[in-house]
Amino acid sequence: MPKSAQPFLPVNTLISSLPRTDREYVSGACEYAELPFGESLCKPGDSIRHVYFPTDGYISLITPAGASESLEVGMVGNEGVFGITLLLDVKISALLGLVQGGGQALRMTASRFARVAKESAPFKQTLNRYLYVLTTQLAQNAACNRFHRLDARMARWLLMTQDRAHKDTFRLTHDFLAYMLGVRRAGVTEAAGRLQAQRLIRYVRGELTVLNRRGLEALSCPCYNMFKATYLQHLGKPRSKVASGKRNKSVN
Amino acid sequence: MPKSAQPFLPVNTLISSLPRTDREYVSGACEYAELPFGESLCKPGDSIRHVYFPTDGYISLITPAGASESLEVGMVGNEGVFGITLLLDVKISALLGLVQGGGQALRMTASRFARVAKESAPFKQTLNRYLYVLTTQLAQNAACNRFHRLDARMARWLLMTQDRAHKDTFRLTHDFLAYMLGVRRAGVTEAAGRLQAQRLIRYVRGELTVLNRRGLEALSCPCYNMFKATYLQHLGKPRSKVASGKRNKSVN
DNA sequence: CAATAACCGTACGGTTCCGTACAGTGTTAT
DNA sequence: ATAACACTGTACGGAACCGTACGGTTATTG
Repeated sequence: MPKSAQPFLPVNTLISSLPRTDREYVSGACEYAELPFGESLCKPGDSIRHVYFPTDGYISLITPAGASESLEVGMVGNEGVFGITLLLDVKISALLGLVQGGGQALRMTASRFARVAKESAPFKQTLNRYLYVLTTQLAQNAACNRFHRLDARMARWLLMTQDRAHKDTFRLTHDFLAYMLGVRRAGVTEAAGRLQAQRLIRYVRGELTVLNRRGLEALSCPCYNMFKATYLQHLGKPRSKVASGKRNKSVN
Repeated sequence: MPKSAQPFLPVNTLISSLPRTDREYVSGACEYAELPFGESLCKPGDSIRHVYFPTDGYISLITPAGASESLEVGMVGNEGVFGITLLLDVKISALLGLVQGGGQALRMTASRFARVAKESAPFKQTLNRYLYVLTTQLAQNAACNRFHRLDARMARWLLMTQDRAHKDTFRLTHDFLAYMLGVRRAGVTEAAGRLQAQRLIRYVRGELTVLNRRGLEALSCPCYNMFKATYLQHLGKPRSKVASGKRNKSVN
Protein backbone atom coordinates (compact mmCIF):
# COMPACT_ATOMS: atom_id res chain seq x y z
CA MET A 1 0.00 0.00 0.00
CA PRO A 2 1.64 3.23 -1.11
CA LYS A 3 1.76 6.07 1.32
CA SER A 4 -0.70 8.32 -0.43
CA ALA A 5 0.92 11.71 -0.73
CA GLN A 6 -2.03 13.76 0.37
CA PRO A 7 -2.06 17.13 -1.28
CA PHE A 8 -3.07 19.69 1.26
CA LEU A 9 -2.75 23.42 1.29
CA PRO A 10 -2.49 24.59 4.84
CA VAL A 11 -5.11 27.30 4.72
CA ASN A 12 -8.30 27.98 6.53
CA THR A 13 -11.21 27.52 4.21
CA LEU A 14 -13.41 30.07 5.92
CA ILE A 15 -10.87 32.66 4.97
CA SER A 16 -9.72 31.29 1.66
CA SER A 17 -13.24 31.16 0.31
CA LEU A 18 -13.67 34.90 0.68
CA PRO A 19 -13.51 37.27 -2.26
CA ARG A 20 -10.02 38.45 -2.89
CA THR A 21 -10.09 41.86 -1.25
CA ASP A 22 -11.85 40.59 1.84
CA ARG A 23 -9.54 37.64 2.04
CA GLU A 24 -6.54 39.89 2.02
CA TYR A 25 -8.07 42.23 4.52
CA VAL A 26 -8.89 39.40 6.89
CA SER A 27 -5.59 37.62 6.48
CA GLY A 28 -3.80 40.87 7.07
CA ALA A 29 -5.50 41.22 10.41
CA CYS A 30 -4.22 37.83 11.51
CA GLU A 31 -0.98 36.61 12.91
CA TYR A 32 0.34 33.05 12.95
CA ALA A 33 0.21 31.10 16.15
CA GLU A 34 1.28 27.65 17.17
CA LEU A 35 -1.34 25.24 18.41
CA PRO A 36 0.69 23.03 20.71
CA PHE A 37 -0.71 19.56 21.20
CA GLY A 38 -2.68 19.29 24.42
CA GLU A 39 -2.88 22.98 25.18
CA SER A 40 -6.03 24.62 26.47
CA LEU A 41 -6.75 27.68 24.39
CA CYS A 42 -9.55 28.74 26.63
CA LYS A 43 -11.29 27.32 29.68
CA PRO A 44 -15.00 27.61 30.44
CA GLY A 45 -15.58 30.98 32.01
CA ASP A 46 -12.40 32.50 30.64
CA SER A 47 -12.67 35.49 28.44
CA ILE A 48 -11.72 34.90 24.85
CA ARG A 49 -8.59 36.79 23.95
CA HIS A 50 -8.06 35.45 20.46
CA VAL A 51 -10.08 33.90 17.71
CA TYR A 52 -8.30 30.99 16.02
CA PHE A 53 -8.55 29.90 12.41
CA PRO A 54 -6.68 26.61 12.33
CA THR A 55 -4.73 25.82 9.20
CA ASP A 56 -3.33 22.43 10.06
CA GLY A 57 -4.05 22.03 13.74
CA TYR A 58 -7.42 21.13 15.15
CA ILE A 59 -9.29 21.85 18.32
CA SER A 60 -11.85 20.01 20.43
CA LEU A 61 -14.76 21.87 21.96
CA ILE A 62 -15.57 20.40 25.33
CA THR A 63 -18.45 21.23 27.60
CA PRO A 64 -18.45 20.67 31.33
CA ALA A 65 -21.38 18.73 32.77
CA GLY A 66 -21.61 18.85 36.50
CA ALA A 67 -18.70 18.56 38.84
CA SER A 68 -16.27 16.24 37.17
CA GLU A 69 -17.73 15.10 33.89
CA SER A 70 -17.20 16.67 30.51
CA LEU A 71 -17.75 15.82 26.90
CA GLU A 72 -16.56 16.84 23.50
CA VAL A 73 -19.36 18.55 21.61
CA GLY A 74 -17.60 19.82 18.54
CA MET A 75 -14.42 19.88 16.56
CA VAL A 76 -12.72 22.74 14.79
CA GLY A 77 -10.18 22.26 12.04
CA ASN A 78 -9.19 24.30 9.04
CA GLU A 79 -12.84 24.33 8.02
CA GLY A 80 -13.82 26.38 11.06
CA VAL A 81 -12.92 28.86 13.70
CA PHE A 82 -12.54 28.76 17.45
CA GLY A 83 -14.03 31.57 19.49
CA ILE A 84 -16.94 32.24 17.21
CA THR A 85 -19.19 33.33 20.06
CA LEU A 86 -17.37 36.62 19.98
CA LEU A 87 -19.53 37.27 16.99
CA LEU A 88 -22.37 37.58 19.47
CA ASP A 89 -20.47 40.09 21.56
CA VAL A 90 -20.11 37.58 24.34
CA LYS A 91 -16.52 37.50 25.45
CA ILE A 92 -16.85 34.59 27.83
CA SER A 93 -16.28 31.10 26.52
CA ALA A 94 -18.74 28.45 27.61
CA LEU A 95 -16.53 25.69 26.34
CA LEU A 96 -13.06 24.36 26.79
CA GLY A 97 -10.97 24.63 23.66
CA LEU A 98 -8.38 21.88 23.67
CA VAL A 99 -5.77 21.43 20.99
CA GLN A 100 -6.22 17.89 19.89
CA GLY A 101 -3.95 18.00 16.90
CA GLY A 102 -0.89 20.19 17.05
CA GLY A 103 -0.19 22.56 14.22
CA GLN A 104 -0.67 26.12 13.18
CA ALA A 105 -3.47 28.62 13.11
CA LEU A 106 -4.15 32.12 12.05
CA ARG A 107 -5.42 34.19 14.91
CA MET A 108 -6.87 37.57 15.60
CA THR A 109 -7.33 39.47 18.81
CA ALA A 110 -10.87 39.77 20.07
CA SER A 111 -11.13 43.47 19.46
CA ARG A 112 -9.69 43.31 15.99
CA PHE A 113 -12.00 40.45 15.17
CA ALA A 114 -14.99 42.57 16.07
CA ARG A 115 -13.80 45.35 13.82
CA VAL A 116 -12.95 43.14 10.88
CA ALA A 117 -16.23 41.27 11.09
CA LYS A 118 -18.03 44.56 11.06
CA GLU A 119 -16.24 45.91 8.05
CA SER A 120 -16.17 42.90 5.77
CA ALA A 121 -19.68 41.81 4.93
CA PRO A 122 -18.66 38.56 3.24
CA PHE A 123 -16.55 37.66 6.25
CA LYS A 124 -19.42 38.42 8.55
CA GLN A 125 -21.74 36.32 6.46
CA THR A 126 -19.33 33.42 6.49
CA LEU A 127 -18.99 33.64 10.23
CA ASN A 128 -22.75 33.78 10.66
CA ARG A 129 -23.13 30.67 8.64
CA TYR A 130 -20.38 28.92 10.48
CA LEU A 131 -22.01 29.70 13.78
CA TYR A 132 -25.23 28.32 12.42
CA VAL A 133 -23.55 25.14 11.31
CA LEU A 134 -21.88 24.81 14.68
CA THR A 135 -25.18 25.06 16.52
CA THR A 136 -26.67 22.34 14.37
CA GLN A 137 -23.62 20.27 15.12
CA LEU A 138 -24.24 20.75 18.83
CA ALA A 139 -27.85 19.69 18.46
CA GLN A 140 -26.82 16.68 16.39
CA ASN A 141 -24.36 15.74 19.01
CA ALA A 142 -26.98 15.63 21.70
CA ALA A 143 -29.07 13.21 19.69
CA CYS A 144 -26.01 11.21 18.73
CA ASN A 145 -25.09 10.71 22.34
CA ARG A 146 -28.58 9.57 23.10
CA PHE A 147 -29.09 7.10 20.32
CA HIS A 148 -25.92 5.84 18.78
CA ARG A 149 -23.73 2.99 19.99
CA LEU A 150 -20.12 3.38 20.93
CA ASP A 151 -18.67 1.69 17.85
CA ALA A 152 -20.62 3.97 15.56
CA ARG A 153 -19.75 7.11 17.46
CA MET A 154 -16.13 6.11 17.55
CA ALA A 155 -16.08 5.56 13.81
CA ARG A 156 -17.60 8.97 13.30
CA TRP A 157 -15.11 10.56 15.61
CA LEU A 158 -12.19 8.99 13.80
CA LEU A 159 -13.49 10.14 10.44
CA MET A 160 -14.00 13.68 11.63
CA THR A 161 -10.56 13.71 13.14
CA GLN A 162 -8.93 12.39 10.04
CA ASP A 163 -10.66 15.06 7.99
CA ARG A 164 -9.15 17.71 10.20
CA ALA A 165 -5.75 16.12 10.62
CA HIS A 166 -5.34 15.73 6.85
CA LYS A 167 -3.35 12.59 7.56
CA ASP A 168 -4.08 8.92 8.04
CA THR A 169 -2.02 8.73 11.18
CA PHE A 170 -2.40 10.87 14.25
CA ARG A 171 -1.62 10.91 17.94
CA LEU A 172 -4.39 9.39 19.99
CA THR A 173 -4.53 7.31 23.13
CA HIS A 174 -7.47 5.23 24.28
CA ASP A 175 -7.57 7.34 27.36
CA PHE A 176 -8.02 10.56 25.46
CA LEU A 177 -10.58 9.05 23.15
CA ALA A 178 -12.54 7.82 26.17
CA TYR A 179 -12.50 11.35 27.51
CA MET A 180 -13.79 12.74 24.24
CA LEU A 181 -16.55 10.19 23.87
CA GLY A 182 -17.54 10.23 27.51
CA VAL A 183 -17.00 6.53 28.12
CA ARG A 184 -14.60 4.31 30.06
CA ARG A 185 -11.10 3.83 28.81
CA ALA A 186 -11.73 0.09 28.94
CA GLY A 187 -14.76 0.56 26.74
CA VAL A 188 -12.64 2.29 24.15
CA THR A 189 -10.09 -0.49 24.21
CA GLU A 190 -12.82 -3.00 23.45
CA ALA A 191 -14.42 -0.98 20.68
CA ALA A 192 -11.11 -0.02 19.14
CA GLY A 193 -10.10 -3.64 19.27
CA ARG A 194 -13.19 -4.52 17.26
CA LEU A 195 -12.36 -1.90 14.66
CA GLN A 196 -8.81 -3.11 14.48
CA ALA A 197 -9.94 -6.71 14.09
CA GLN A 198 -11.91 -5.57 11.06
CA ARG A 199 -8.77 -3.92 9.67
CA LEU A 200 -10.40 -0.51 9.70
CA ILE A 201 -7.74 0.99 11.92
CA ARG A 202 -4.44 0.14 13.46
CA TYR A 203 -2.84 1.56 16.57
CA VAL A 204 0.14 1.27 18.79
CA ARG A 205 0.81 3.19 21.96
CA GLY A 206 -0.83 6.47 21.23
CA GLU A 207 -0.55 6.48 17.47
CA LEU A 208 -3.56 5.57 15.41
CA THR A 209 -3.82 4.93 11.69
CA VAL A 210 -6.96 4.85 9.62
CA LEU A 211 -6.66 1.95 7.21
CA ASN A 212 -10.08 1.90 5.62
CA ARG A 213 -12.16 5.04 5.44
CA ARG A 214 -14.96 3.38 3.54
CA GLY A 215 -15.27 0.76 6.20
CA LEU A 216 -15.43 3.38 8.90
CA GLU A 217 -18.04 5.30 6.97
CA ALA A 218 -20.17 2.21 6.71
CA LEU A 219 -19.90 1.62 10.42
CA SER A 220 -20.31 5.24 11.47
CA CYS A 221 -23.61 6.69 12.58
CA PRO A 222 -25.42 8.90 10.08
CA CYS A 223 -24.27 11.96 12.00
CA TYR A 224 -21.05 12.03 10.03
CA ASN A 225 -22.78 12.46 6.71
CA MET A 226 -25.41 14.73 8.14
CA PHE A 227 -22.80 17.08 9.45
CA LYS A 228 -20.92 17.14 6.20
CA ALA A 229 -24.11 17.81 4.30
CA THR A 230 -25.04 20.68 6.57
CA TYR A 231 -21.62 22.21 6.25
CA LEU A 232 -21.68 21.90 2.51
CA GLN A 233 -25.14 23.35 2.24
CA HIS A 234 -24.22 26.50 4.09
CA LEU A 235 -20.52 26.93 3.51
CA GLY A 236 -19.72 24.72 0.61
CA LYS A 237 -20.03 26.80 -2.51
CA PRO A 238 -18.28 30.08 -3.05
CA ARG A 239 -20.65 32.60 -1.62
CA SER A 240 -22.36 35.22 -3.73
CA LYS A 241 -24.49 37.86 -2.14
CA VAL A 242 -26.46 38.68 -5.22
CA ALA A 243 -28.42 35.79 -6.49
CA SER A 244 -27.72 33.93 -9.68
CA GLY A 245 -27.43 35.38 -13.17
CA LYS A 246 -23.69 35.15 -13.24
CA ARG A 247 -22.39 31.86 -14.54
CA ASN A 248 -19.23 30.91 -12.81
CA LYS A 249 -17.03 28.20 -14.17
CA SER A 250 -16.02 26.93 -10.75
CA VAL A 251 -12.83 24.93 -10.63
CA ASN A 252 -13.39 23.70 -7.10
CA MET B 1 -53.22 22.17 49.99
CA PRO B 2 -54.40 25.51 48.61
CA LYS B 3 -54.27 26.09 44.93
CA SER B 4 -51.53 28.67 44.88
CA ALA B 5 -52.69 31.56 42.78
CA GLN B 6 -49.56 32.04 40.73
CA PRO B 7 -49.13 35.62 39.68
CA PHE B 8 -47.89 35.73 36.13
CA LEU B 9 -47.81 38.51 33.61
CA PRO B 10 -48.11 37.03 30.14
CA VAL B 11 -45.22 38.84 28.56
CA ASN B 12 -42.05 37.80 26.86
CA THR B 13 -39.10 38.71 29.02
CA LEU B 14 -36.71 39.22 26.14
CA ILE B 15 -38.94 42.04 25.00
CA SER B 16 -40.11 43.35 28.33
CA SER B 17 -36.57 43.79 29.57
CA LEU B 18 -35.77 46.25 26.79
CA PRO B 19 -35.56 49.98 27.39
CA ARG B 20 -38.90 51.63 26.92
CA THR B 21 -38.55 53.02 23.41
CA ASP B 22 -37.04 49.85 22.06
CA ARG B 23 -39.66 47.78 23.79
CA GLU B 24 -42.40 49.76 22.18
CA TYR B 25 -40.72 49.66 18.82
CA VAL B 26 -40.29 45.90 19.00
CA SER B 27 -43.75 45.20 20.36
CA GLY B 28 -45.22 47.36 17.68
CA ALA B 29 -43.62 45.23 15.03
CA CYS B 30 -45.28 42.11 16.43
CA GLU B 31 -48.68 40.61 16.08
CA TYR B 32 -50.35 38.12 18.36
CA ALA B 33 -50.55 34.51 17.31
CA GLU B 34 -52.00 31.41 18.81
CA LEU B 35 -49.69 28.53 19.60
CA PRO B 36 -52.03 25.56 19.31
CA PHE B 37 -51.00 22.55 21.33
CA GLY B 38 -49.21 20.00 19.19
CA GLU B 39 -48.66 22.19 16.15
CA SER B 40 -45.40 22.22 14.23
CA LEU B 41 -44.29 25.79 13.75
CA CYS B 42 -41.49 24.77 11.50
CA LYS B 43 -40.03 21.52 10.26
CA PRO B 44 -36.34 20.83 9.66
CA GLY B 45 -35.49 22.21 6.26
CA ASP B 46 -38.43 24.58 6.13
CA SER B 47 -37.76 28.23 5.79
CA ILE B 48 -38.63 30.27 8.82
CA ARG B 49 -41.52 32.61 8.10
CA HIS B 50 -42.04 34.00 11.55
CA VAL B 51 -40.09 34.49 14.70
CA TYR B 52 -42.10 33.66 17.83
CA PHE B 53 -41.82 35.26 21.24
CA PRO B 54 -44.02 33.08 23.42
CA THR B 55 -45.90 34.78 26.20
CA ASP B 56 -47.67 31.87 27.78
CA GLY B 57 -47.14 29.04 25.33
CA TYR B 58 -43.94 27.08 25.03
CA ILE B 59 -42.13 25.30 22.27
CA SER B 60 -39.85 22.28 22.05
CA LEU B 61 -36.83 22.32 19.79
CA ILE B 62 -36.31 18.91 18.29
CA THR B 63 -33.44 17.71 16.19
CA PRO B 64 -33.66 14.80 13.79
CA ALA B 65 -31.01 12.11 14.13
CA GLY B 66 -30.94 9.68 11.30
CA ALA B 67 -33.95 8.22 9.64
CA SER B 68 -36.53 7.84 12.36
CA GLU B 69 -35.05 9.07 15.59
CA SER B 70 -35.28 12.53 17.02
CA LEU B 71 -34.67 14.26 20.30
CA GLU B 72 -35.62 17.41 22.09
CA VAL B 73 -32.60 19.64 22.45
CA GLY B 74 -34.09 22.81 23.82
CA MET B 75 -37.16 24.52 25.11
CA VAL B 76 -38.49 27.97 24.44
CA GLY B 77 -40.96 29.71 26.69
CA ASN B 78 -41.62 33.33 27.50
CA GLU B 79 -37.96 33.66 28.41
CA GLY B 80 -36.89 33.03 24.82
CA VAL B 81 -37.63 33.18 21.15
CA PHE B 82 -38.16 30.63 18.44
CA GLY B 83 -36.47 31.18 15.10
CA ILE B 84 -33.42 32.92 16.45
CA THR B 85 -31.18 31.58 13.70
CA LEU B 86 -32.67 34.24 11.47
CA LEU B 87 -30.33 36.50 13.35
CA LEU B 88 -27.57 34.78 11.41
CA ASP B 89 -29.30 35.44 8.12
CA VAL B 90 -30.02 31.76 7.71
CA LYS B 91 -33.62 31.31 6.81
CA ILE B 92 -33.70 27.56 7.01
CA SER B 93 -34.57 25.93 10.28
CA ALA B 94 -32.43 23.00 11.34
CA LEU B 95 -34.86 22.03 14.06
CA LEU B 96 -38.46 21.10 14.47
CA GLY B 97 -40.40 23.60 16.52
CA LEU B 98 -43.24 21.83 18.25
CA VAL B 99 -45.79 23.56 20.43
CA GLN B 100 -45.64 21.64 23.63
CA GLY B 101 -47.79 23.96 25.69
CA GLY B 102 -50.61 25.77 23.99
CA GLY B 103 -50.94 29.49 24.46
CA GLN B 104 -50.06 32.76 22.86
CA ALA B 105 -47.04 34.36 21.37
CA LEU B 106 -45.95 37.58 19.84
CA ARG B 107 -44.60 37.06 16.41
CA MET B 108 -42.82 38.93 13.67
CA THR B 109 -42.29 38.14 10.04
CA ALA B 110 -38.79 37.16 9.07
CA SER B 111 -38.14 40.27 7.05
CA ARG B 112 -39.47 42.62 9.66
CA PHE B 113 -37.42 40.81 12.28
CA ALA B 114 -34.26 41.48 10.32
CA ARG B 115 -35.08 45.15 10.07
CA VAL B 116 -36.03 45.58 13.70
CA ALA B 117 -32.98 43.72 14.93
CA LYS B 118 -30.84 45.98 12.81
CA GLU B 119 -32.37 49.17 14.08
CA SER B 120 -32.67 48.49 17.77
CA ALA B 121 -29.25 47.89 19.25
CA PRO B 122 -30.54 46.73 22.64
CA PHE B 123 -32.82 44.28 20.92
CA LYS B 124 -29.98 42.99 18.83
CA GLN B 125 -27.82 42.61 21.88
CA THR B 126 -30.51 40.72 23.71
CA LEU B 127 -30.97 38.40 20.76
CA ASN B 128 -27.25 37.84 20.49
CA ARG B 129 -27.09 36.86 24.10
CA TYR B 130 -30.08 34.62 23.80
CA LEU B 131 -28.51 32.81 20.90
CA TYR B 132 -25.38 32.39 22.95
CA VAL B 133 -27.35 30.97 25.84
CA LEU B 134 -29.17 28.64 23.50
CA THR B 135 -25.95 27.26 22.09
CA THR B 136 -24.65 26.56 25.57
CA GLN B 137 -27.93 24.82 26.28
CA LEU B 138 -27.40 22.63 23.24
CA ALA B 139 -23.91 21.73 24.36
CA GLN B 140 -25.15 21.01 27.88
CA ASN B 141 -27.80 18.81 26.46
CA ALA B 142 -25.31 16.66 24.63
CA ALA B 143 -23.40 16.02 27.83
CA CYS B 144 -26.62 15.49 29.77
CA ASN B 145 -27.72 12.80 27.38
CA ARG B 146 -24.40 11.11 27.71
CA PHE B 147 -24.04 11.08 31.46
CA HIS B 148 -27.27 11.51 33.31
CA ARG B 149 -29.81 8.82 34.25
CA LEU B 150 -33.37 8.86 33.14
CA ASP B 151 -34.89 9.84 36.49
CA ALA B 152 -32.62 12.84 36.74
CA ARG B 153 -33.23 13.96 33.19
CA MET B 154 -36.93 13.55 33.64
CA ALA B 155 -36.90 15.64 36.79
CA ARG B 156 -35.01 18.34 34.95
CA TRP B 157 -37.41 18.21 32.07
CA LEU B 158 -40.41 18.58 34.33
CA LEU B 159 -38.86 21.53 36.11
CA MET B 160 -38.04 23.29 32.89
CA THR B 161 -41.50 22.65 31.60
CA GLN B 162 -43.15 23.91 34.73
CA ASP B 163 -41.07 27.06 34.54
CA ARG B 164 -42.39 27.69 31.06
CA ALA B 165 -45.96 26.59 31.68
CA HIS B 166 -46.25 28.86 34.71
CA LYS B 167 -48.58 26.30 36.20
CA ASP B 168 -48.24 23.20 38.34
CA THR B 169 -50.43 21.16 36.05
CA PHE B 170 -49.97 20.61 32.34
CA ARG B 171 -50.87 18.26 29.55
CA LEU B 172 -48.36 15.48 29.15
CA THR B 173 -48.53 11.84 28.23
CA HIS B 174 -45.88 9.25 28.89
CA ASP B 175 -45.69 8.73 25.20
CA PHE B 176 -44.83 12.33 24.47
CA LEU B 177 -42.36 12.50 27.30
CA ALA B 178 -40.66 9.39 25.96
CA TYR B 179 -40.37 11.08 22.60
CA MET B 180 -38.83 14.18 24.16
CA LEU B 181 -36.33 12.26 26.25
CA GLY B 182 -35.48 9.76 23.57
CA VAL B 183 -36.42 6.69 25.57
CA ARG B 184 -39.11 4.00 25.52
CA ARG B 185 -42.60 4.83 26.63
CA ALA B 186 -42.37 1.93 29.06
CA GLY B 187 -39.23 3.43 30.50
CA VAL B 188 -41.06 6.66 31.17
CA THR B 189 -43.88 4.83 32.88
CA GLU B 190 -41.39 3.24 35.23
CA ALA B 191 -39.48 6.41 35.99
CA ALA B 192 -42.63 8.48 36.36
CA GLY B 193 -43.99 5.82 38.64
CA ARG B 194 -40.96 6.19 40.85
CA LEU B 195 -41.39 9.96 41.00
CA GLN B 196 -45.05 9.55 41.79
CA ALA B 197 -44.28 7.05 44.53
CA GLN B 198 -42.09 9.72 46.10
CA ARG B 199 -44.98 12.19 45.92
CA LEU B 200 -43.00 14.51 43.67
CA ILE B 201 -45.58 14.41 40.90
CA ARG B 202 -49.02 13.06 40.22
CA TYR B 203 -50.57 12.21 36.89
CA VAL B 204 -53.64 10.77 35.30
CA ARG B 205 -54.21 10.13 31.66
CA GLY B 206 -52.24 12.88 30.04
CA GLU B 207 -52.37 15.44 32.82
CA LEU B 208 -49.40 15.84 35.08
CA THR B 209 -49.07 17.86 38.27
CA VAL B 210 -45.87 18.84 39.99
CA LEU B 211 -46.38 18.36 43.72
CA ASN B 212 -42.93 19.03 45.07
CA ARG B 213 -40.52 21.23 43.19
CA ARG B 214 -37.85 21.01 45.83
CA GLY B 215 -37.93 17.27 45.62
CA LEU B 216 -37.57 17.39 41.86
CA GLU B 217 -34.72 19.83 42.11
CA ALA B 218 -32.92 17.51 44.47
CA LEU B 219 -33.38 14.62 42.09
CA SER B 220 -32.63 16.55 38.91
CA CYS B 221 -29.26 16.53 37.25
CA PRO B 222 -27.12 19.64 37.70
CA CYS B 223 -28.03 20.73 34.19
CA TYR B 224 -31.13 22.42 35.48
CA ASN B 225 -29.26 24.79 37.71
CA MET B 226 -26.45 25.23 35.25
CA PHE B 227 -28.85 26.36 32.59
CA LYS B 228 -30.61 28.77 34.90
CA ALA B 229 -27.30 30.20 35.98
CA THR B 230 -26.16 30.70 32.42
CA TYR B 231 -29.38 32.39 31.48
CA LEU B 232 -29.20 34.66 34.48
CA GLN B 233 -25.61 35.53 33.82
CA HIS B 234 -26.27 36.71 30.31
CA LEU B 235 -29.88 37.80 30.29
CA GLY B 236 -30.82 38.16 33.91
CA LYS B 237 -30.19 41.74 34.85
CA PRO B 238 -31.57 44.71 33.00
CA ARG B 239 -28.97 45.36 30.40
CA SER B 240 -26.93 48.50 30.34
CA LYS B 241 -24.50 49.16 27.57
CA VAL B 242 -22.44 51.59 29.56
CA ALA B 243 -20.99 50.10 32.63
CA SER B 244 -22.00 50.94 36.16
CA GLY B 245 -22.24 54.35 37.75
CA LYS B 246 -26.00 54.50 37.71
CA ARG B 247 -27.68 53.09 40.77
CA ASN B 248 -30.94 51.45 39.93
CA LYS B 249 -33.36 50.55 42.65
CA SER B 250 -34.53 47.35 41.02
CA VAL B 251 -37.85 45.99 42.23
CA ASN B 252 -37.39 42.63 40.59
C1' DC C 1 20.25 0.03 34.39
C1' DA C 2 16.58 0.29 37.31
C1' DA C 3 12.52 2.41 38.45
C1' DT C 4 8.60 4.67 37.10
C1' DA C 5 5.06 5.99 34.23
C1' DA C 6 2.20 5.60 30.18
C1' DC C 7 -0.50 2.68 27.50
C1' DC C 8 -3.27 -1.23 26.44
C1' DG C 9 -5.74 -5.96 27.25
C1' DT C 10 -9.00 -8.31 29.86
C1' DA C 11 -12.22 -9.85 33.25
C1' DC C 12 -16.49 -9.78 36.21
C1' DG C 13 -20.42 -8.50 38.57
C1' DG C 14 -23.80 -4.89 38.34
C1' DT C 15 -26.97 -1.31 36.45
C1' DT C 16 -29.54 0.95 33.13
C1' DC C 17 -32.10 0.76 29.49
C1' DC C 18 -33.88 -1.65 25.24
C1' DG C 19 -37.31 -4.30 22.36
C1' DT C 20 -41.31 -6.32 22.66
C1' DA C 21 -45.42 -7.89 24.22
C1' DC C 22 -49.76 -8.16 26.64
C1' DA C 23 -53.26 -6.58 29.67
C1' DG C 24 -56.25 -3.25 32.03
C1' DT C 25 -58.79 0.99 32.26
C1' DG C 26 -60.71 5.04 31.02
C1' DT C 27 -62.52 8.11 26.59
C1' DT C 28 -64.29 8.91 22.40
C1' DA C 29 -66.66 7.63 18.24
C1' DT C 30 -70.33 5.05 15.79
C1' DA D 1 -74.25 0.18 23.96
C1' DT D 2 -70.43 -1.32 21.73
C1' DA D 3 -66.46 -0.80 19.44
C1' DA D 4 -62.28 1.52 18.72
C1' DC D 5 -58.78 4.11 20.71
C1' DA D 6 -55.66 6.41 23.95
C1' DC D 7 -53.19 5.96 28.04
C1' DT D 8 -50.84 3.47 31.55
C1' DG D 9 -48.93 -0.76 34.13
C1' DT D 10 -46.02 -4.64 33.99
C1' DA D 11 -43.05 -8.33 32.65
C1' DC D 12 -38.89 -10.64 30.69
C1' DG D 13 -34.84 -11.68 28.31
C1' DG D 14 -31.03 -9.28 26.44
C1' DA D 15 -27.66 -5.68 25.04
C1' DA D 16 -24.69 -2.00 26.14
C1' DC D 17 -22.04 -0.03 29.11
C1' DC D 18 -20.27 0.93 33.92
C1' DG D 19 -16.94 0.68 37.97
C1' DT D 20 -13.21 -1.43 39.19
C1' DA D 21 -9.35 -4.06 39.22
C1' DC D 22 -5.20 -6.45 37.80
C1' DG D 23 -1.68 -7.72 34.71
C1' DG D 24 1.53 -6.98 30.80
C1' DT D 25 4.28 -4.33 27.66
C1' DT D 26 6.65 -0.37 25.99
C1' DA D 27 8.60 4.22 26.69
C1' DT D 28 10.85 7.59 29.69
C1' DT D 29 13.43 9.24 33.38
C1' DG D 30 16.69 9.51 37.10
